[in-house]
Amino acid sequence: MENKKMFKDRVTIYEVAKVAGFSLATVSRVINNHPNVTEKTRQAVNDAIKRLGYKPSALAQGLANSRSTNIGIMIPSTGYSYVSNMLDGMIDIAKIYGYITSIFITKRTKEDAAQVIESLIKSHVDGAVIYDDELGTDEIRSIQNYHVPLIVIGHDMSGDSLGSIIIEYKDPVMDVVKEYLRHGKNDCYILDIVNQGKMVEEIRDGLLDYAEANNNKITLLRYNDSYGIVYAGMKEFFKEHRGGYFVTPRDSLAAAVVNAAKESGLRVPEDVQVLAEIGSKYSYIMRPQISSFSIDMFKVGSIAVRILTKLLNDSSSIKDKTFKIRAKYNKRETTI
Amino acid sequence: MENKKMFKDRVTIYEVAKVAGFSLATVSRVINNHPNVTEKTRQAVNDAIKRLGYKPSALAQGLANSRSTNIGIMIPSTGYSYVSNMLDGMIDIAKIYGYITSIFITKRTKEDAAQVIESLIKSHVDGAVIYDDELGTDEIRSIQNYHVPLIVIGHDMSGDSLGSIIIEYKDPVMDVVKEYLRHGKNDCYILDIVNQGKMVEEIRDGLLDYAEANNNKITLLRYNDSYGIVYAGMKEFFKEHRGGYFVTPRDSLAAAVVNAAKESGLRVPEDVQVLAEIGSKYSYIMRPQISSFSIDMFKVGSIAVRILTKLLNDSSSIKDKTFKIRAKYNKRETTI
DNA sequence: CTGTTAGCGCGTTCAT
DNA sequence: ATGAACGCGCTAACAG
Repeated sequence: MENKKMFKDRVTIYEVAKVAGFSLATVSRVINNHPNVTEKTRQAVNDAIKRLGYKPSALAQGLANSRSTNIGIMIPSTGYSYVSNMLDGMIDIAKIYGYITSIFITKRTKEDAAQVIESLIKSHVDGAVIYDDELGTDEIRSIQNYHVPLIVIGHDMSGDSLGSIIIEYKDPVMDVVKEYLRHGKNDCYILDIVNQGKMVEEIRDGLLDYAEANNNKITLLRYNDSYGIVYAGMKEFFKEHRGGYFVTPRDSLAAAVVNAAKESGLRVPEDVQVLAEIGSKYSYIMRPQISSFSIDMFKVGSIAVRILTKLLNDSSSIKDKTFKIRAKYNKRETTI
Repeated sequence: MENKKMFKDRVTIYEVAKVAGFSLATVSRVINNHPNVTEKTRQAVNDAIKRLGYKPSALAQGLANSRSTNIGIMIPSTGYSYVSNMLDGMIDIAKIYGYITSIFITKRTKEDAAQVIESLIKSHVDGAVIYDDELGTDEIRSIQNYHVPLIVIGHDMSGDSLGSIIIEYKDPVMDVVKEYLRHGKNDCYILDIVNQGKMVEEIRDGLLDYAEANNNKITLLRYNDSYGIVYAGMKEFFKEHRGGYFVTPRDSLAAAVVNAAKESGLRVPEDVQVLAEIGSKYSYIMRPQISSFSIDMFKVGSIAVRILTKLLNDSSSIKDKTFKIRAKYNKRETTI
């Protein structure tokens, strides 16, 4: 009948004070390692704390000093390994600096973005890092209205308490493809996978523009984002077309092309060449190994959070709130 | 000089009340959709809220109702896709139920575990789900002392506000290996990778026991957890040994064995057979495709959170706080 | 239907 | 060195 208050039993600073025989102010002092506390009383208080199993409430602490020691992380919901690598890097560093990380997943719709931002603000994070291809700069600015220091990954933005990490992917990829195209080739195919985000789309558009300007022909192959679908589609494709130069967003999709090609009696890379924009473990585990680009996303994540913590503390002494990192090309066995 | 208070400008419920011309109690009512508010005043208040861009502070709300609408997620730091799949599942469902998710990463040491539990408690989460092979039941009980409802994944525990998800992996794997062993085979090798967690170790020990009891011989091959290391090691291994039945923890490691075997002039599965305990995308992308076991970890994650939210609300009307899920065997091309 | 008031748990002056 | 009192932003009785 009275099971409503049954859980109301968090040990508070008051009880510690009572047990220790001091006022809560003193307890607060020892918790926060303030000076002006006798070693003796410090002992007594620590004793009581241990005995009661007292843990200060981050909620109350946060309310009292307007700092939640919480940072928000906004990322899209995708099982891609590069995203989770980045996430790992962020959480790792955040932990080192004493921050809890709250994750905010964004679907790829505007309505959802608004809702996520809403809960980001409400959650009272001290700062946030955003990796979301789909988010517009206006949305990001809107977060800034609430004075939440931000690190944006992938957008080239800057501002008062706004840092950014720029990932140079487009140029390296385009360079390699252009090199192929330059000999007047017309058998270049881009796997135009739905919902891969702005970065991949920009590469596609850049390549298309280049081809038009240089009288090359590039064909788009539209598929949903699934190994199985691409694999089946390419098997079909290779019944008609017996070669080509294929550019795919990620290497697992490149693997689909490679497998389909080989099982259609084609040789890789002699007949069909395959280039993956975003490489991961698949690239070197597959046979033949896949030529691809890569970036240490764990590092990107950790740098993002490191800059953010600087913004949160000595926001003045920051040399550079912007960091650039360039994709590295790993030529392997699927291209000549 | 006065840049200390520069950020003290969060719009509060007081200002909304003032602007709207009502008391803060009324504002609170419309925020929480309480009845007993004239449609007219509700409009006025909502107006003010919109105009000021007011977002209630989850911190203050949490403090006031002793509910943070935050759930903690404890997972080990590994880039394994099955962990991040599970994480995705958890975050997804949490979001649907209106919970923010705070991630707590555990290294594989006891000291770290204590520290993580510490910050879990401090962070004032309403509940938590734990997936950590390394954590002992005593540690988990210690969390319960703070009345934090818990879902444990992988341990078979139960208690007042403690649910669990049991992953049946050991038996299915052992069944398959035993089937191989039964014909008196003595060329079975287990890749004994460091730090794979209790589950994998239990399978190893179970197999070892079985072999001893049945006069089979099983050889342990100890490697660090890296595709490259295992690949190199197996290349060396196959110079001496020209066959065998290999059991690996994960399929990317199985791929290492397969690659090494084939590049040593051995046939898979005729000469060397490979079985991966934990399968992922690699299993069907690789050629030959890898025989492995799998579990829908996204589902595991979502079920975990779903049960947790039930625990948090109508903790009485719960049919079952335990859920079992069994690994499925996918026989593919690396075993006969 | 709306306003007043007392906490939620803790940090922080300001006295002592 | 220590304590009293107020404030952080909001919710929940209790009045009116």
